[in-house]
Amino acid sequence: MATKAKNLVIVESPAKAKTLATFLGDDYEIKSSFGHIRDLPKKKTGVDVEKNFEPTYEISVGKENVAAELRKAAKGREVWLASDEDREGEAIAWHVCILLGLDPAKTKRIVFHEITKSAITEAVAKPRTVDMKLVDAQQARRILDRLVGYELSPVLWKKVRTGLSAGRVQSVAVRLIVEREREIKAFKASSKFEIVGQFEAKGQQFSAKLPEKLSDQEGAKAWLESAKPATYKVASVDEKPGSRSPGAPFTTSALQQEAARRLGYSVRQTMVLAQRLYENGHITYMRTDSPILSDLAVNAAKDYILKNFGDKYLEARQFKAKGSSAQEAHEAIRPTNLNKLSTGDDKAQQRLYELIWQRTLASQMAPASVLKTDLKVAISTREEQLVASGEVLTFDGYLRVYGGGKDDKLLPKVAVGDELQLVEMLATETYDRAQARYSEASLVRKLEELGIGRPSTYAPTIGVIQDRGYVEKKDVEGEVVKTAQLVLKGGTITEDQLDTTIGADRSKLIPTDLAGIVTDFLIKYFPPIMDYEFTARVEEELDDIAEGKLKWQQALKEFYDQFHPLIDIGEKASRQEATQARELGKDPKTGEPIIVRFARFGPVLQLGPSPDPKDKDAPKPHFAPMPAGVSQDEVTLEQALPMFDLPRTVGKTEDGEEILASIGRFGPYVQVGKVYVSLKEQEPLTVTEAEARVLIAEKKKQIAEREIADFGKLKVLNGRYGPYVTDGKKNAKIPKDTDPKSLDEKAAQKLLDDAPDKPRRFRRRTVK
DNA sequence: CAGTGAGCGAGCTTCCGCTTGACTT
Repeated sequence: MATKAKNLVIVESPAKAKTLATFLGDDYEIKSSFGHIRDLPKKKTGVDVEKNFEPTYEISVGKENVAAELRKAAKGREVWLASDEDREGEAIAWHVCILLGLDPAKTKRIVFHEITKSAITEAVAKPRTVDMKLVDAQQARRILDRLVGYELSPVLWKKVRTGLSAGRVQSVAVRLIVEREREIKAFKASSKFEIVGQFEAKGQQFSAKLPEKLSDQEGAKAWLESAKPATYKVASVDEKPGSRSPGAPFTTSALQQEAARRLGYSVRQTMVLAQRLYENGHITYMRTDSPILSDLAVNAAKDYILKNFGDKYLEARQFKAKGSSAQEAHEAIRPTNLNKLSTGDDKAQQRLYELIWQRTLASQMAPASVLKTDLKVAISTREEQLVASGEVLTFDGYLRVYGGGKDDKLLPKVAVGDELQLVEMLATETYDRAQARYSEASLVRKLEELGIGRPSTYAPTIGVIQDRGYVEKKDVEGEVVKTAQLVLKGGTITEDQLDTTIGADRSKLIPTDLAGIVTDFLIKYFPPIMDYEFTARVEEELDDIAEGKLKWQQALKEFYDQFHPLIDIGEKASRQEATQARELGKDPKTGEPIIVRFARFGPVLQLGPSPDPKDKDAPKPHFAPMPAGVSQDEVTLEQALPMFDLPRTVGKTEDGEEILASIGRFGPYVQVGKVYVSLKEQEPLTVTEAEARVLIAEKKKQIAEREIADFGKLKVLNGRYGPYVTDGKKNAKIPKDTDPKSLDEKAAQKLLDDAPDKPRRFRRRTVK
């Protein structure tokens, strides 16, 4: 064992500690703080607003061991604080000082942006001390977020539903999604007719279209009629060169977008894979807002490009960070060794690594050159001209490594005045598209653009807004519409009907009714928090604090004096208003009002007024489920009335048992005794006895096949993941080497006892 | 991702930003 090192260097990440150890000698021991080690308490606000916003910090939950280790390692050592050079990193350095009982004004603080021998020796040669102004900016940020989150959320618990949350970042993220969905709903898809001519020249076919679409079918037909006797000539041919440049090296959000687009990874998946690559030393740090490459990396890219592609392909350049909120404590995400073309523990990691490799190398390569051709076609019977455009890649440049370029679109080599043969002329009805819904990755891009959130929080934020029930990631079916197509061919016009799907969407973020209700409530009562510019203004103030132009307590006071009175006002709002209770009309039978409102489990229909809680004898209202696929703000009296007939008696089974149909938490179903079958094709109000009998019989057959053994309370069943034991509450998997049929009750019980108690879910749902 | 089908009465819930962890579905 070597003698105890004289110095202790503390960094944020254990992977960084490992790399650093290879550069610093035996005089230095390197330890990691694993990010923040102290924070405001979890159970209470921990900020004394009366006492100038004095915070109370505690060792973060789960960090007790880290804190103890750091204390032990620091004894009798010179401590060097080497956390990241940004607001959070500076605060970590300060918290470490406090934890270790060191004086922040005297303890050595060093920073480096890249882990190289020279960067490290340079840093060690001239240490500074903790910058308290930067620390104060972090404290202001932390306390503001705490006050907003912990004062706002309880208002939602009282007014809308328990367990909800609101915050500077998540509430704006939800707002973006809610507003986009409303724009899409309000969008009226209108159709127009697009004219496209298919021509032939020099043995090659190409298409040319009319720049202006026609507004209706009559117009389209008249247009084609007028083109019947026409001849076609080349009116002009324009060739001009163009170029396309490579994108910047990856920041976190750019990596998330490209991995989603090219590899189909979720934002979370991308981060997990990148983390592994980072821990194994294959890539630089994956949470960064900077597209800047170190000199080392630029030189490595230059060498690689020269050696493998030649100097025609080289164009070294540096990119600038987008947005003013970038802190640039790290460099761009890049391979640590560009000569390694592929690496990673599995296929998924390899594909992500290769994407990063390609993007990094491409960023230092020459633009691609293209030759664009614009060809105009004159029509003898009309004034307008049809337009065709071609594009041919003349030099691949960076596209050689970072593909995704368009395919060449070739036009025949024709000259002005050349005759063109019409193959056919199409007039096709097309629909305008509404704005695109947000995907995980495009939401991250929007948040980054607004300066809201940080690289380390993008993925978790997307998780939180789903966990809270504000947003669901799903496919949208779209609707099939009939579109018309007119075809002029061989001098005659024919009419076709095509089936076209419009409004379909895959794997997009869709807001729930809850999201709309919470967003409307927050916008009405807490407009500053929901303002897209809010974070930008906060950032400016934090910069002022960091530069010593503003005291952090002063900044917080100004914010809080404006914010806190809003809480008092919001508290006075009625639940009726907050949950957007709405009277749809009166029940024709009883004359009682029918109300839709947002209850504990979502939107619900109510017949009769809510009773006064003090009046114990008041009649209770009737409740009914919402019709499937209808949202709270759309539902009508006509849709609501039949729902009160649920559960409906459909008929009887062959054995005389009653069949019921209704809508539950998981959608429409039919039921006989304890057997439930979800309805997919039919509706609970119209499903027939015969249909229900078939469904029930199928389900019963499935249940019978599912049952391997029945010990009364314990059952051995065949599930989708193989055989398992259940007591109705808890399930236990049966090991592969055990024949499920051979289990007796005792063995089954043992399996169940041995199984872990709570099936730990990665992501918890708020719905209990 | 196994089955599930209620309707504001306990307890508790919540923020954003740093960092990884442990094994279960």
